[in-house]
Amino acid sequence: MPELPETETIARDLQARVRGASVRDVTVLRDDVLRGANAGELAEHVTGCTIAAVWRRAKLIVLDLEAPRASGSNHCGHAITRAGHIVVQPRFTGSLLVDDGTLPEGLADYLTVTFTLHDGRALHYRDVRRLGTVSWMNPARFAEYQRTLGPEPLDDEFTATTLRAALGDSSRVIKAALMDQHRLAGVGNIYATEALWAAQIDPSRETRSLVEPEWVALHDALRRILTASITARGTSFRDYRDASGERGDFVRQLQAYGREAQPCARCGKRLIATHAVDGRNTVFCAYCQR
DNA sequence: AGGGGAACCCGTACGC
DNA sequence: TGCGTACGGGTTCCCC
Repeated sequence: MPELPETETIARDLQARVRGASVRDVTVLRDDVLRGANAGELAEHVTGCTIAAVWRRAKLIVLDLEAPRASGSNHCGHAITRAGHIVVQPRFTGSLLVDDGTLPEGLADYLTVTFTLHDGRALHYRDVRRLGTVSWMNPARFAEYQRTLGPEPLDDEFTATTLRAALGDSSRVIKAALMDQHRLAGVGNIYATEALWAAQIDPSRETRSLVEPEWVALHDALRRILTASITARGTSFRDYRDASGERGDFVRQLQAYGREAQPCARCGKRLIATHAVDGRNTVFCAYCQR
């Protein structure tokens, strides 16, 4: 389940490996993952374009595409450049894989969209359950979409005050507010669970009940955990794979997520799993998270 | 406006 | 064993 650290890992890999490449061909095997363009329109938009950059926003992988040369001019004589973004949302089982002939076996099935590059390599979007999406957005649409997303927790300007401003007035439980992409970008079930454990905050607390030291602790926990997970190349709990098909290592540093019934590393009491907090699987220590 | 619930999709787990 | 069914999980969209 790619959240911020996993998506960041994929985006950095792709930036290193396919930036500057151009798209020779697009093959759509499963068109139900497409948004914003059908198969023909997608091919029309991206064929011949250069991948100018690959980066992350929230849990999205964004490919900036540019036409290398003006493909025409409008009535004022200005060059018309095709430009836009492929925005990939892997959700649970989606992965973006660079295929240069060394891709691990077993990742060749469940391919949905393949971008063949000018040098013969391929960029695949693979998705077993196909709940993930591949969107085409023109610059205006992408800007509009970005405005609906909350702040990035690893930005330099993201302080405890920013966090409180983003979430603080909500009447929902704190765990649900943390995972609301419109309020805060990039945090899902794994990192919300981990940050609340680290900050010793009960996931079922009403968001607006948090006091200043708790906002500071939660902010510090979020940044520390997200950063450490990026260093470990993310958490591979079930399906997540990076752009080379490899797993991430952060699963070994998880303190709460996936550790139900095991002892709390802080107080030794048994960690509890429940669906009662926000309808999602939540693991926490009922003894030392208050 | 903010929040709840259904829909999307299919491998996996479980019951008969 | 084989079949049928319930479930999960993030986001979007609809509705209250």
